[in-house]
Amino acid sequence: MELRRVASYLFKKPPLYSFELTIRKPAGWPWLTPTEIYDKEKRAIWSGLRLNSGRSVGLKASENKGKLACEIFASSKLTSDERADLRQKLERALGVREDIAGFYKMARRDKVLRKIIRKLWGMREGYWNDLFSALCLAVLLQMAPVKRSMDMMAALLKHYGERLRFDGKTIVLWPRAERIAKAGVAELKRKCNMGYRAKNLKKIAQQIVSGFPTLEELEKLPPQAAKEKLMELYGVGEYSAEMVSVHTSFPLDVWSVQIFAKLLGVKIPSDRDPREYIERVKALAEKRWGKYKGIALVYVLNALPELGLA
DNA sequence: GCGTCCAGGTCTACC
DNA sequence: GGTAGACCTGGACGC
Repeated sequence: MELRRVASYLFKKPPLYSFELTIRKPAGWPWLTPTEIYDKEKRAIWSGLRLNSGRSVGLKASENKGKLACEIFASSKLTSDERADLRQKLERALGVREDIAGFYKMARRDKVLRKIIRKLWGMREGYWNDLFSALCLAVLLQMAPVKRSMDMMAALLKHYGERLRFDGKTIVLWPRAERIAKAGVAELKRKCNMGYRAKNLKKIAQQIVSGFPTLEELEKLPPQAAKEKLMELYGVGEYSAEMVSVHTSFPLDVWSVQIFAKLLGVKIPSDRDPREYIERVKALAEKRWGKYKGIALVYVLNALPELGLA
């Protein structure tokens, strides 16, 4: 069924804001779902969101004359609760309330960051909107080369994703937890080549379905409590919990710890496991970038060629 | 062609 | 509480 336009939101473009860099980051990771469609000429993106009510909506976001316009497509009119939820999710996804001025003030004095902020001028983090979607990505990134992670994601969306047709486009959202909770582990493994991750993702889905805080509820908890709550999910360790959390964090894996070790002057001998250095590198990042460490991580990982680390 | 290693983690058994 | 080993799969590499 083709969804129809049911609402629109207009946000004033804040100072120091790049729409394109926020929704299409140079490193290539998707904004909300891997299947979203971007039209560079029209400065518009077709994507989608899942509301806390359980309803999914199509989203066309575009930039025009100093405004950020969001058109919403759904099967029927939104309730007032859904409209309020949506406004919050759009603000979060577009990063319009992020403290970028404070970050730039600090970055101008930082030897590493000052090299890259000009290139990425106005890029915002743009947080997750849906917990299970973020967890799907986190699980599929575990212990696999990037190509394999991408293949697993494509298969998961193809077989279990939620298809939305609107405004002449079709996009696919990450699967609903309910759908994965009901799927068989063998079937998940076979269709998506997920290996041992199939069992983990199904268990996570079952835990979510049986009652788990939303991202908004996790945001209200202290950062450490939110992280511990996420780590109650089977197959979610420290790295995945930090990656998914909406609190400022600095998730390092075996790949990124090597990048930040180089930038922060930590030598990792070739005969040592880089994972052993994660805590040390995290502590250095905390000391150096403090409350801006999360956005610093996003900037660095989107500027590896400029830093000579690609 | 075949065997081995290991990758953008996490859990569990064992000490 | 600390840590080695197992977990899926497939590409890279050595032989």
